[in-house]
Amino acid sequence: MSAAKPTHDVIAGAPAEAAQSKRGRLIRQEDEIFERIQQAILDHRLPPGTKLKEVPLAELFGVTRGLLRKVLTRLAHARLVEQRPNRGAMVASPSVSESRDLFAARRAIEGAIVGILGTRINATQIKGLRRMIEREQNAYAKGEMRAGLKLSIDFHRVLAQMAGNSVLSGFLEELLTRTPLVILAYRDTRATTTRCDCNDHGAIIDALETGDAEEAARIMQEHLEALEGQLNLREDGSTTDLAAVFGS
Amino acid sequence: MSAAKPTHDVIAGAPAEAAQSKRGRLIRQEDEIFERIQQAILDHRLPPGTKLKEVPLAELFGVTRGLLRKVLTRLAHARLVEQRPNRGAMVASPSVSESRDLFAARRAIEGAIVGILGTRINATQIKGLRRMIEREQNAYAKGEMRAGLKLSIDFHRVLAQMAGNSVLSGFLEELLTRTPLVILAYRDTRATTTRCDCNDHGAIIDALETGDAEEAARIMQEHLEALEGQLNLREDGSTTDLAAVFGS
DNA sequence: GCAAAAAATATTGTCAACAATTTTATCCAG
DNA sequence: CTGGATAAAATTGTTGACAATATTTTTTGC
Repeated sequence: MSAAKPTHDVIAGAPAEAAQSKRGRLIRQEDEIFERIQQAILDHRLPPGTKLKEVPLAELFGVTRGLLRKVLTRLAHARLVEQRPNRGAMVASPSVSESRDLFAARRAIEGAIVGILGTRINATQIKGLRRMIEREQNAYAKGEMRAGLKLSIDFHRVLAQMAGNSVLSGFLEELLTRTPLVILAYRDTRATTTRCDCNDHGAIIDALETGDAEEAARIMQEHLEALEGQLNLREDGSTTDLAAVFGS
Repeated sequence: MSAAKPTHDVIAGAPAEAAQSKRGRLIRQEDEIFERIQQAILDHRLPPGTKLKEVPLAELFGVTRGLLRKVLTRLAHARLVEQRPNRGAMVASPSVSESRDLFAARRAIEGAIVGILGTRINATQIKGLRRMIEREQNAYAKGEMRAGLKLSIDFHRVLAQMAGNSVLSGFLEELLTRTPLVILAYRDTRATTTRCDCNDHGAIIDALETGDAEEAARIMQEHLEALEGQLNLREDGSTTDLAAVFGS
């Protein structure tokens, strides 16, 4: 069974609670399923291309097919899932150009976020961010990759929230969730790890502390370029040269 | 009837074609309804707060309630519509802080777009943009406000497409559609018109033509600040001081 | 045995009836 | 009249049965 239905094992965690009141809690249930699938993607547990069948997933979460269907539609709108008519939903597989665009968009948005923060961040916030980086480094040092990854993403997310622009942080939230799909699809097989450089995070805070927003934005953009550089985004799948793949 | 069901008259245009093939065209039908409502918002025909009842709208478009419901959900995800449980959908009413964030996000994203364009725009594209500006000016000169407005939005949209970043242009698409809602909600009652300054558009192209991406981005940001400045975004509805409103 | 056709199965898409909730209208006491 | 309870209507939310399509398996002709 474990081998036959891998998707079931992958999207693990506590079972979705049955609705208590007859209505009203149900939208929370919908949100919970959405977030659990989203979290599975963030945790690199759901690779691109994974088929998401309605009946098995609905049974797994203990909801009707109609509700699950709604969740899939929402995930599709967030571009975490691709829905093709009559052929169901699968975890999105970003193309090379999409992936490049995604990183360029992150540079633009996170650059702006850091620029905003340069003028409004306070000592308490800086202290909190430093604590986060410390925990992140500890996690990686202890080999707890999943925890480190989560903290690393949280660093970017918290920066956005501190900037106080709900529109930009909403956009970034989407991009942060899509990033793992890009990494899984295009990670360089030779590289041991594909993740944020903690030192960059520290350097960004250093720049923010001195009030140098320009410098902080510059480091953030270089930081994202470094992450993108760890990937193999050279050629698109559609243009793969089969002759080259099989020698001669 | 016209007075009793204003929403029906507002979302006008050709009736939705009945599906020809049994399936497949149906998703196009869904898209068509989505776009018609979106267009109505872009044209300032659907003001914030307008109630969108499912049965009347479904009949208007000649589709089932279930299909229309799906469209409303999609519109809600694009933040053009607000859905509250058991209370239906209405055209979104952006708050003051949301509106400010929206403009700040536009400055960040369109600044980045123009920055990208500075390095890759060609003579043909510049020629096309100049033609657009000319038509825009003509429309406003002739008093054809709706046509001018459309061309003005198209200018920003086309710039984004020329930059060739699908993620950024997708985000901007959402922001462009939400902008009319902000304008309708917060336009200064004393102002005669609330719209883009065509001259700014021309100045942006001038800067792009000389290859000065920095300057073009600066003008774009000032351009958006000027548009935001035409609005009355001083206080939030939730903090409206009733005592001040009624004198003493 | 193999490829194409056909049947069987599995999966997604749609709809109409029903349930739950909110909104509006009615009624009645004070 | 007014305010509040009650009933009626309108509106949204859900579900399960069925239709349409895609996928897999079996059959058939060579």
